[in-house]
Amino acid sequence: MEGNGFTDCANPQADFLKEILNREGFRLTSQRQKILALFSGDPLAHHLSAEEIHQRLADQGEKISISTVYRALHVMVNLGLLQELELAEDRKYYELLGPIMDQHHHLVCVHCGEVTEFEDPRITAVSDRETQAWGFTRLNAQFTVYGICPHCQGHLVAP
Amino acid sequence: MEGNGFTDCANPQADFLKEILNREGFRLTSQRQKILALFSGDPLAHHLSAEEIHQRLADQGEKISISTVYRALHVMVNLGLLQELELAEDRKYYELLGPIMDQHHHLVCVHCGEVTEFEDPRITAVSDRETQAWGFTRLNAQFTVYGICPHCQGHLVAP
DNA sequence: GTTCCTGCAAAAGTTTTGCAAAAAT
DNA sequence: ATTTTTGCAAAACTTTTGCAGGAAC
Repeated sequence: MEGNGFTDCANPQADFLKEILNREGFRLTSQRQKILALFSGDPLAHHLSAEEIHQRLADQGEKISISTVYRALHVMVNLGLLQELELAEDRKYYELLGPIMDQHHHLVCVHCGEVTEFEDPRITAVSDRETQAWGFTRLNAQFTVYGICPHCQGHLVAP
Repeated sequence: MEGNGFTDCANPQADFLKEILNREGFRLTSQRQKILALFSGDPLAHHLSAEEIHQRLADQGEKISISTVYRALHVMVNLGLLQELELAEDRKYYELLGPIMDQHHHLVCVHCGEVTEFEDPRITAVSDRETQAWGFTRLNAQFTVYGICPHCQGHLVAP
């Protein structure tokens, strides 16, 4: 395969990823970089499914097999770089998770699928309280509210 | 098929279910009764997947096809009798949802899968606030906290 | 009698896996 | 040089669907 110019050029994001991967015995590959770049590159790409990732990469000419996408997502979830979301549909979605990124939650329109993010310190307070009350070690929490967005309310007519 | 003795005997639970189903043009069948009875009968059966329902019914000699289980679950979710949960694994889980049952949330041990329920009025307060803030019609909300239960913490050893 | 429901088997959709070749350490 | 990773195709799994016979209204 011809050089992809990724692993050799000085790239702070790549160095960061490489360090995290190597620390746990994983390796930095161009595929893993490209997948992570999708999340950090496009502010509109907050929530992506495996298939969407595969499609977007294909659209920009990167031919990565779908199994590699799944395997990369698992690795990044285990490393704490991504979080797995169950937003509604059958498939799983992933989003960037970082020490930088505040914990946030989701408001989903069940009609058009639009996803809005929000934060509220009470959610963290409740998860802390419950995990402590039951003696759990807390890992993470997901809060998803389902409803119908203002735009879709206008389009729904009573039968 | 021989009589199953279900639809004919006076049965308050069946009458209740029949009324709810008929109101929307659905019919009371012995399969739907048996599935709902699983949830209300066994206090330990709070969270069941389609496959678990199918298996439990098979264990007690009731041969219901898996497609019927899925179709019945969809009907009951649409009628507001059951709620669909995304607890962690690949499959979906279902639990009784009633005007009686308070809104509650889940604390899941990612190691052994144990599910604990809890309530907190702050969760409802936050969902109300966010749906109103964004102009959404609120349908429902799911809050799931993941962690490691006290029992499993003792069994985990550092590698 | 009409309409809805069930069971079966087949299909669809997402996710996982075995294995040889390729890439990263 | 060693160990991990990729791509491919096939498999596994959950969930859905078409259709003919059966059950509920």
